[in-house]
Amino acid sequence: MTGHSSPYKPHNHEHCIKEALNKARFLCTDRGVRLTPLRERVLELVWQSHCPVGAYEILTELTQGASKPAQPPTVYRALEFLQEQGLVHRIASINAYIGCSHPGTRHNGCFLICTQCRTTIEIEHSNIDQSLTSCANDHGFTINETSIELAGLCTNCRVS
Amino acid sequence: MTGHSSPYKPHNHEHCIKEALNKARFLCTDRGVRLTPLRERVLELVWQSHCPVGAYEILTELTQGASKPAQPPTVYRALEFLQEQGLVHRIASINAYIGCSHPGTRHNGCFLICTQCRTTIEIEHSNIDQSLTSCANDHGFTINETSIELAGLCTNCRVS
DNA sequence: ACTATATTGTTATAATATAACATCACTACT
DNA sequence: AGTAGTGATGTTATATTATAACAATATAGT
Repeated sequence: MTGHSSPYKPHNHEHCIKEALNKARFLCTDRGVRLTPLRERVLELVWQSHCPVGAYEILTELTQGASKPAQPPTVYRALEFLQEQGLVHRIASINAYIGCSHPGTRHNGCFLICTQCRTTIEIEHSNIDQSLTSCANDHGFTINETSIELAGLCTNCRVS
Repeated sequence: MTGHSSPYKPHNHEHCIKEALNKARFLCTDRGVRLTPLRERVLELVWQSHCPVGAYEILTELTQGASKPAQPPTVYRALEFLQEQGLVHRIASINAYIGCSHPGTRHNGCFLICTQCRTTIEIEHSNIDQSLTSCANDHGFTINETSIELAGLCTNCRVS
């Protein structure tokens, strides 16, 4: 029941969050790593929307309702874990983090970032990957990690 | 006389620098923008090698031999100008800057960043661009800027 | 020469991220 | 159950990257 509705259309976002958390729990159990309450909470906060969020935004939200303010390492460590598990991606061009929309396989993603509404989607890119690998090979280069971030206007924000 | 020898092979790097500066002077004159001594100096420092350099490295080098230490805005403003003119690219994934290897046309580049020796080359990517544009179009997305950064091992550093 | 604009200098601070060590919690072993 | 070892989190401090805001200077066009 993976109802992948488009982030660009109105949808029951609670469902996105729940699905992301469920997948995360399953994957972590499967891998024998610990999705602690803190890590799960951070993942939930990352999934609050389909827009990348900054580490310090997460920090602020984490602090809401807590007796003491959370500290940066708390968030960064959780994000590091989530990235290692392929549950969250970092968007380097805007120093922000976004939930992975198809976790389960380790990958780096290719992101379409709307500069107006900030909605960001992760797209499949087998042919992009092929082009990249082939170009890299032409230069004797072996790719380990990719950062592919495309900024522009999403289908809602571009004036037709 | 554009002798584009590979950054991976031994080469007369002074020539790279000179060529970059000459092209920059030409382009700026042509466009009626001012490549001031400061901006030229920063461009020269960026071109010290084929590795991306951090803004604060440039700052340090700029300070060498100066009576007073240069300040961050000095460097960032010069870099901003150089980026606007397509003479320098920012590598977001490592917060660093590199000279554009084929200035003259505005573009965003596609970078192969060696994680071992840090040598970074900018590759042509018409087919990558095509793949990206096509993928983006499938989602109704209009690309304005791209950030394509591939980390891995260059031909010299990969063990064969 | 005079004015408008662009550039650079200067001071301060914002925003992002990590180092280092202390404490706590869980796991596995006996 | 007790305990050592590891992993996770708390805490304090600081590093790194980048920009805001305003002052001073230089340049170009009239």
